[in-house]
Amino acid sequence: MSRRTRSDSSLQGIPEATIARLPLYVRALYALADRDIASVSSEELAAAAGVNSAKLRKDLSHLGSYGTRGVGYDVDYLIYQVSRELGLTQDWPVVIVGAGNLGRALANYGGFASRGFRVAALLDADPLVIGSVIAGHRVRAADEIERVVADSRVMIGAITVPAIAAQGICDRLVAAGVTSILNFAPVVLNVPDGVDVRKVDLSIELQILAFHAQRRSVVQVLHRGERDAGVPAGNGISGRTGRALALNGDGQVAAEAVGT
Amino acid sequence: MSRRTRSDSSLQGIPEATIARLPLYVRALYALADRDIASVSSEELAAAAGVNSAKLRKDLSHLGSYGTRGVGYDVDYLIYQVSRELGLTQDWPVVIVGAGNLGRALANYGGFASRGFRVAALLDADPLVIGSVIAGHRVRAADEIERVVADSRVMIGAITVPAIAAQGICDRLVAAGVTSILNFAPVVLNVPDGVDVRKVDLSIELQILAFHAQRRSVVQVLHRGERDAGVPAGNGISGRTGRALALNGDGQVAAEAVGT
DNA sequence: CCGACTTTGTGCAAACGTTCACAAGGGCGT
DNA sequence: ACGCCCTTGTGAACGTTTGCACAAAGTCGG
Repeated sequence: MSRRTRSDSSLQGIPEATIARLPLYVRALYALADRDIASVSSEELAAAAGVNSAKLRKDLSHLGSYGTRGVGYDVDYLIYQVSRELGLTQDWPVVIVGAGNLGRALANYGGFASRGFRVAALLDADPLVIGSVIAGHRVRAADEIERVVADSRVMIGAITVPAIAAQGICDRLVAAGVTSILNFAPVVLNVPDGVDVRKVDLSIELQILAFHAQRRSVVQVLHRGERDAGVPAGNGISGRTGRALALNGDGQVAAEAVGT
Repeated sequence: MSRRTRSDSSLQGIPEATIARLPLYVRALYALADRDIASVSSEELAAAAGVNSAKLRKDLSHLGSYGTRGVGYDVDYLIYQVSRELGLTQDWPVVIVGAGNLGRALANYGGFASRGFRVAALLDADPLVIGSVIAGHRVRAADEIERVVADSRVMIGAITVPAIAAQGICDRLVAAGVTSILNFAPVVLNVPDGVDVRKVDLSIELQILAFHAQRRSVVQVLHRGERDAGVPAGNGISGRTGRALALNGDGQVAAEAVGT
């Protein structure tokens, strides 16, 4: 036993999938707390977070035994425990590089300040933008990256610059000592070991949506086709899938023709 | 065999994980095409996309056999095949509800128009914003959701309104016939079966980063602690983890004291 | 104080995803 | 035409994640 007070499981090995869901639980818990709900069952909390209750219980069990059998979880207590596990009980200064639309959105983002994150500085390379005030922050020159990181003990950087500039900014952030990077630019960043990069990509999410939407159309059309004995209908669901049909009716052969 | 011209694998069952990576490959392929590279090996493409080459090959194998052994993949041909699979060869009108910072960022997003997505309309509820022009679109009233969806055959909606308003907008989009929703608001949306929701959450990504950053700090501090024979050092790495230490040195007991 | 009821925490099996390692297959030099 | 060499496509092993189903453990009414 010795000095291992921490719940054993938490130091080594909370599954990545679990970690990705913890923020969901924190948010759902805060919503409950706002409604003055003091206690919640795994079933209710799971519903509020949009997951399955067995998964929720298993996730929480990785942090420790914070529930009471027959009763549920104490909302405030669980908020504290999950927040602590995520590191939200401490203060995280973040530097945002790129004061374009996304950088501004981020600086103005409400969930930002409310969970321990604080905008240490908002930087940009454009002389026209430098000096203007956005979300209460005077935009500073991108040249000041190193100074800002050092002065404010920044450990997290958000990159919201155009794709072409992202790797350069990333290199400077890393050189200045930033070890966690949130990348909004649509490029794959190269970083040394020990630096953690997560990316948020609007375009990728849209493309995934498009895939499923297309698949729904195709399936509908195929069902219709089977019923109609194999002749692809010229007009699927109210005309929306016109081009999809042209491509998917015999995609393979069309592809061969185009590609080779 | 009959009428199953499509590559067998593609109609039912491309793994979700594969689909999530296809946009990455498309992007990397376009970057290669821009540099006039006509052919690429799985090793090179994997490096460009930031994945392992075996994974890339397996992913592509789900779409069909589009490579040439001993040579690699034809860049243009592969772009076409992957794009078609994702549904990017057709036109996707998107309605953006919420013309705040995020909505504007989205409307201005370059990767938006370039991959078959088109802003059908940009809506907002604020009378001060309605009528202004953003990214070439005159902002229209949020009341017009139904009309816009019907007139432009919109199948994808992006929700960039405050959390409190998101569910209402979502309901109206769904009622109007939208079946794919990209949600930027930090809430869990309730939708009927058959509607596909994806969420992008800046705050969640930050929290995951914070978790890993904290874990790095804690590990460092613990190593230091072991070396120093068990007494938690008052100051971990250059003072940055002051509060983390207070919490993690004996987190369990501190938690009990606070929580109950 | 006890027994019925509720809900947590978890062993287990199935589904899913990743990685290795190599056979199959195609180009290219001779 | 042949054989070498290179790279794809994939079977098989491994690891991770999910979900079921239930024992363990607590509350609460009588």
